Amino acid sequence: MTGFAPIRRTSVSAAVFDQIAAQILDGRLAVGAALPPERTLTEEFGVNRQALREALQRLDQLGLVEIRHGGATRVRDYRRSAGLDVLPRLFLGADGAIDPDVVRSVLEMRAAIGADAAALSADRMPAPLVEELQALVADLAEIDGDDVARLSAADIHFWDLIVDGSGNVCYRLSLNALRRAYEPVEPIVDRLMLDERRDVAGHRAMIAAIAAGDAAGARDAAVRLLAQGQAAVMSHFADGPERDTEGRP
Amino acid sequence: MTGFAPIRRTSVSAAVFDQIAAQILDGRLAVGAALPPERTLTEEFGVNRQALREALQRLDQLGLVEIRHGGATRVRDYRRSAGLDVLPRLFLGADGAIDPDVVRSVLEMRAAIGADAAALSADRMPAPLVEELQALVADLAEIDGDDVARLSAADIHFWDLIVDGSGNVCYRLSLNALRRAYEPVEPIVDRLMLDERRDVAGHRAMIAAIAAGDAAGARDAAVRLLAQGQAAVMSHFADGPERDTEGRP
DNA sequence: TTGATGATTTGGTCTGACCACTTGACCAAC
DNA sequence: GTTGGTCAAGTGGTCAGACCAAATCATCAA
Repeated sequence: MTGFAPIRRTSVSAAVFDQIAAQILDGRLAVGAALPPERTLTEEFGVNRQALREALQRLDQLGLVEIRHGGATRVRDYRRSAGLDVLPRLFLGADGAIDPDVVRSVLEMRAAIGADAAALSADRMPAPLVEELQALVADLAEIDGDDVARLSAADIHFWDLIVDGSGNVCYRLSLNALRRAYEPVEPIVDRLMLDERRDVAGHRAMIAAIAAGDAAGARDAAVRLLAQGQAAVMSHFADGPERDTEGRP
Repeated sequence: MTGFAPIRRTSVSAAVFDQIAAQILDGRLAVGAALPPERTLTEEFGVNRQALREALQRLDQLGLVEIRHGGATRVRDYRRSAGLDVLPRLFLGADGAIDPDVVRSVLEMRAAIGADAAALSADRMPAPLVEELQALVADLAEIDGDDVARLSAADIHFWDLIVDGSGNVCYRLSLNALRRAYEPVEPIVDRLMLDERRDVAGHRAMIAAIAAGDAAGARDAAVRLLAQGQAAVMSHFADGPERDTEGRP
């Protein structure tokens, strides 16, 4: 905790990608519109065609544009063609403010998947994972209630075990995507989630139900646990947009 | 309906992408392993470096490899780094058989998200969408029960409206990803889902609850509706792997 | 042991050329 | 008027070879 942050190296093609993606996601580039030819974009950005093409390939991979050999590259409707991977770029609107609707969406999905994963874990989680889970919560009780970093790490570990134990690869991949979506607002969220993460009793209840093979009980416990952070974060973002991503005031 | 299918043109970079992705997803390339240098891969594949790099960029975008300037390109643990976008490539294992675990996972997630989206729609869906939904189900009753294509189209439209009405962008994007996952097994699934899709009463019950603002009722109706296809598909894949992706036997 | 140095390896960018596909205008045959 | 053929222009796809920039590692000095 030195207060330093990793240097952000940004390659040329990544910079091009960012600019085009931003224009598509905030609507400056309309759906169906044709991008200028590659050779023209090359001049506009002042980059090489190879770097430009790498950016376009990534945009295509993400579902933001459609590249057609011989035809124009067109903007797709990301709401119909993109996957969860675009989420991190949806948090911040054109004005740099955090979009509360996106925050709410992420929290709702977190709750839905977390609850179902907990229920499935009650049926399927192998014994070794259950033991690891119990050990983890024993450690959780020892963590200083203000140690944001350790609580965050424990939380990540906890849900990794739950999702792995559910045996559902979709939930596993969704969790990855949702976590990457958090990143832009991580400092705020880590603070707001404190109460949920240090709720030892809530975690214990969930594990007990899972260990007992009680799917309904595990689901209820998960719902209660996840509702805490959801309420805390939503009450924070409901009032108005948020720009601060730094430490406490 | 002439029975013809579009010609599948495949670019060089896409072919390279497919080969590497397949090796990573079925474990032939171990997690953490370093890929050969680009110039070496260039020779192995017999392609140009630009084409190769475009493929690597897409793999990086997907979370399958990590590219580091100056260092080696390494295989990442897709179960921790990838999003739902890899799903279509997970259906088929190395031997070409469909993985029942992946099928089950997709169906479970479909049920979880579908149910929650229905519940949210009961609270949030704007009136025009509700009307469109009612009109859609009226049409559904007119469709020939054996018209697979029209029933499939109606089903897509139906859930598009539900998810749009839920106002949850995560669900919207997840639905896109899940649908793309279906594609490799679409012919089979379309047949197995017939009973669910032509269950007019089930659809009506769900819409009625949504129109009445009854979130719990909408959730229950959605659960019942989605359980039908889930049961049908799982009973088909539970017995053994499936290779046939063509028409009925 | 520690830290600095420099050669080597590897990914990143650039230039310019040519290939392959799509599009649209135009024309010929029916 | 419709159909199909032809051609030129526009656009994405691939190729070749060169050089730049970051990471790595062996080496050596303090």
